[in-house]
Amino acid sequence: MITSREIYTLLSHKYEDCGSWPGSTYRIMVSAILVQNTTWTTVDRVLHSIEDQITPEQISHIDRSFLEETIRPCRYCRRKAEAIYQLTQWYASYKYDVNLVMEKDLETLRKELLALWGIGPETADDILVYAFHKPSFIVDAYTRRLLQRLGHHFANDTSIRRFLTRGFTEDADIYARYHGILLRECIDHCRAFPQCRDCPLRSYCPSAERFEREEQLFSTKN
DNA sequence: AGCCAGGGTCTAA
DNA sequence: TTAGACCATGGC
Repeated sequence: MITSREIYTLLSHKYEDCGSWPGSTYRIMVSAILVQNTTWTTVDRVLHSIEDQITPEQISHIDRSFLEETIRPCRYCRRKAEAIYQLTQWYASYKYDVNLVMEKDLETLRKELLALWGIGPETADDILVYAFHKPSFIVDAYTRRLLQRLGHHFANDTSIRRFLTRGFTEDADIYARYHGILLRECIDHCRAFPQCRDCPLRSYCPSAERFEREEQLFSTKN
């Protein structure tokens, strides 16, 4: 069975420039909400249309229905607008100061973020890692799918996190990069994964029959 | 045309 | 505690 180290090394060699999330701290926070179950191109287009208004000061005073209409293409506009307001209020309790947030420990921050309505585990971890450089490993649908395709089975995301972080030091930049290359690999190759010629993980994939069985297993339980 | 995006919340059992 | 409905849009 391939180890996490091997996965990282093989993919890291292929993708040099993954693991960064451009934009201001606050823009990253807002994007993390907007991208829920949505494509990145849509999020980018929407944010670009209100580029100069993406500051916590402006968003907290912006008209709610205007915000909803603006982010409508990102789906779930009412929910996401509410989540953005909540997150902005939370940030206000730190005076919109990145350093004040970063002074706090990871577990405390994660609990605070999860307590906000509309922010779940993945969004919280996105924000922790990419906005505040806290080492909280992100597990998303792509991560689960990739491991599934490699023939690994886990009961829950905590187990996945344990497996992937084994052998790594707790480092936000490494976690960000690891998540970035997994994402990239999945977007580029996931659909044709076992057959893909230039996939570095190709030799670790289970046989075609086994793959199809697991693919069905995965789709039935989402 | 129909499928599906980097989720999260709420409810029923 | 968990499965499943629901939210709710546009690109391909």
